[in-house]
Amino acid sequence: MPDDRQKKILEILRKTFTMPKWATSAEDSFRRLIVTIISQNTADRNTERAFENLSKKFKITPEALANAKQKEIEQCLRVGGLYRNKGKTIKQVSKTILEKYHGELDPILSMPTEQARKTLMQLKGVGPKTADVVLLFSGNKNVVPVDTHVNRVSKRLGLAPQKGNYEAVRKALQTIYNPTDYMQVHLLLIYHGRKYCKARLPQCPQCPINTLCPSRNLFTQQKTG
DNA sequence: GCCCAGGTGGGTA
DNA sequence: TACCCACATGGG
Repeated sequence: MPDDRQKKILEILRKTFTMPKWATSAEDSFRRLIVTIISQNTADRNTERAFENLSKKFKITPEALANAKQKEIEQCLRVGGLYRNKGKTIKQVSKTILEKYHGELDPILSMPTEQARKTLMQLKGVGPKTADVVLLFSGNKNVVPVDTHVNRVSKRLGLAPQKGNYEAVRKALQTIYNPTDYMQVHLLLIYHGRKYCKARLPQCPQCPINTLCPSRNLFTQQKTG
C-alpha cells in the first residue's frame, strides 16, 4: 500500500499525462518483443522508423525472421542505430523461439511470472527491461519494467533505494504500488522523466511534483547555503 | 561539432 | 560483484 506522499505522486502524474492507446490495445506478443528489442537504448522516433522498415520487408513472425538474411534485417534497422547487435539478436531470438518453443511466444507468457521472466531472459539480447516490458504489456503479468527514466525518477522521488540495482528498483515500486497500477507507474514515470526530471538537471523547475520530491529539498539547501 | 536519446553483453579488477 | 565500454543512428 502506498503512503500518502506516494499516492499523491501517482495522482499528480495521472492528471499531468494521458496514457497512450497502445498500452491497453491487444498486440501480438512476438511483435511486442521485436519492437522492444529495437527500442533498446534508442529514441522512440528511430524505433518506429526501424520497425516500419522491418515490417515492410518481412512478416513479423519467428519463421520469417529466423529465415531472413541477417544483413537484410540489419539494413532495415540501420536508421535506428545499434543495428548490427539488434539484427543479430532478432534473428537469433526468432530462431530460438522457432526451434525451441515451436514458434510460439505465448506459451512462455503463460508460465508463472518468474519462470516466464527467466525463460525470456535466456534469449540472448533480452535483458530484464525487455523481458519485463513483454511480460507487462503482452503477458498481463504484474511487473514494473525499469528503464533509465524509471530508475532515475524513482530514486529522485525517494521511491527506490538510491544505489539500488535494477531488481531493487523494480521490487521497491512493485511493493509500493498495487499491481493494477503497474502499467501506469511504468509509463507515467517515463513521461515525467522525459518532460521534467531530466538526467542532466539536478532538479526540475517546472516539475508538478516538486514539493513531493526529496532531492528538490536537497538542491534547495545546497543553493541557499 | 557536440550532446542527448536510452539496454545488453562482454571484459577487467 | 561491480564497474567500464562497445554498439550506432537521428535530432536539437
